[in-house]
Amino acid sequence: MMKALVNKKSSEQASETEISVNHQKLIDATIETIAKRGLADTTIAHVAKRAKVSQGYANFRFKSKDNLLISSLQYLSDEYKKSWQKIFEEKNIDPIDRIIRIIQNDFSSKIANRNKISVWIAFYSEVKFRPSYLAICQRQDEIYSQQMEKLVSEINKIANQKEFTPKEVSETYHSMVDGLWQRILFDPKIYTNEFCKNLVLKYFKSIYVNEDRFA
Amino acid sequence: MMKALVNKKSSEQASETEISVNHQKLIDATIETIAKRGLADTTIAHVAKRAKVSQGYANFRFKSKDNLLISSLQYLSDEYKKSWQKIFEEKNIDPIDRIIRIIQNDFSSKIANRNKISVWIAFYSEVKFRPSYLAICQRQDEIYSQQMEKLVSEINKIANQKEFTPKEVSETYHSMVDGLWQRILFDPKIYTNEFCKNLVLKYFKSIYVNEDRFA
DNA sequence: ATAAAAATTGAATGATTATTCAATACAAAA
DNA sequence: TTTTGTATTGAATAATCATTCAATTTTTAT
Repeated sequence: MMKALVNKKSSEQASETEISVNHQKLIDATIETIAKRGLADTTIAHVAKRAKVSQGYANFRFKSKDNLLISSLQYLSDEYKKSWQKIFEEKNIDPIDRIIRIIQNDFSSKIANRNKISVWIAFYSEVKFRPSYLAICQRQDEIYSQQMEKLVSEINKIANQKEFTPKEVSETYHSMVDGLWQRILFDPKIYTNEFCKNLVLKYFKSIYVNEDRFA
Repeated sequence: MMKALVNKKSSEQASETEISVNHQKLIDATIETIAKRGLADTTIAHVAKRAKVSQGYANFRFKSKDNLLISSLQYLSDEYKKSWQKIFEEKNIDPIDRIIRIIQNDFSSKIANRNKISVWIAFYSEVKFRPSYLAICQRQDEIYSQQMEKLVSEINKIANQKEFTPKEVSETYHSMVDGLWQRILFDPKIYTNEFCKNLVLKYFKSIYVNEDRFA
C-alpha cells in the first residue's frame, strides 16, 4: 500500500520522520474526531479512518486508546503554552500591551475555535476522574496563574490601582476566558471571538479606568 | 422482595406515589453516579444499583438510558430555574439587593457543589452533539439572560452608569459563573464558594464604584 | 536482486453494556 | 383464599469496541 514517508536521508532519520508523521496524523485525527463526534463517540476505528491508517495500527502506535487521548490533550496544552510563552518572552513591551497580547491570543481563531474548545471541554468534564488529565490541566494553570499575577501587579503599580489585587484580577480573567470559551460552543452566532475579546477588554477597562488601550 | 411503597390511600394514588418515588430515586442515583464516576463511566447497572432497583427496571422505567440522562439534566435545570425564579418574584426588593441574592444563589452550596457541577459540565461537554441537551441548556440561558439584562439596566439607571451596557454586564457575569464553577471542580481548596462569590461581588464593585453593598 | 528488518494491515477475540423479556413477587379485588 | 393485574427481577441477547496478533507489505542493508 501507499507509504507516508516524507524524508529518506538515513535509515534512522527516515524512521524517525515517518513515526512523527503518523504520530501527528493520529493526534490531529483524534482532536478532529472529538470535535466532530464528541468524546463519548470517539472510537479508535473513527480516529484511524480519519488518519487513514488501520485500526490495529492506531492502537499499536499509541499502546492504548487512553494513551492516545492523553497525548492529544498534552499536544493541545503544549500548543497553548507555546503561543502564550512567546508573548511573555517578548522584551521591550509595556505590561499593558503584553496583557492585551494575551487577551488577543486567548481569543485568536487559532486558539479559541470550536474544534479546540470542544476538545478542551470534553477533557475538562473528565478531569475529576482521570488523574492524568488533571495533571496536564493543572500544570498548565499553575504557570499561567503565576505569570499572570506578576503581570497584573506590574500594571497595578503603573496605574496606581489598589482596590483590586493581582490575584483577584487574574482569577477573574481566567474564569471569564473559560466561561466565554464554553459559550462560544453554545452559541457561536452571539459569542464571536471579537465579542468575547471586547467583553474582556471592557472588564479591564472597568479596573483600569484611565487606561485607553482597553477601550 | 421489599416494596418501596410509601402511600397507600387508593389504588391509583398509591401507584402514582410509587412511580414518583422510583422515578426520583433513579434521577438522584443518576446524578450521583455521574458525579462519582463521570458520564463516560455511568452505566445503567451502576445507576440501578445505587437506586436499589434492578437493572432491567431502570431501563424499563425510563425507556432508555438516553431518556434517563435527559430527565436528569431536565431535573437539574428545573431545580436551578426554580431557585432563581423565586428571587425574581420577590416584591419590594431593591434591584441591587436582588442581584446580590442572585449571586448568593449561584454560589450557594445547594447549587454550586461538586456533585452538581460535575453533572453540568458532563452535559455541557456533549451539548454540541445532542440536540436534546442543547435545547434544555439554551432554554434556561434565554430566560436567564433576559431577566438579568433587565435587572442590570435598572441598576445602571439608579447608579447612573453609562459606560457598561446591561448586555455586557450580564454576559460577563454569566461567563464568570460558568468559569468559576469549572474551577471549583478543578481546585476546590482555592475556589471555595465564598471565594468565588467575593470575586463576583468585586467585579460588580468595579462597575458600580459608589455602591457599598458589593464590597 | 535478495534477505532481513520494520511497518502496517485487518480479521478474530474478549470485555463491556444497553436492552429485552419470560418468570416471579406483590397488591387489590372478588 | 383465590384470582387478576401490575411491578419488578435477573438472566439472556445483541451490539459495540478496545485490543491482539498472524499475515502481508514496504523499506533498508547486503
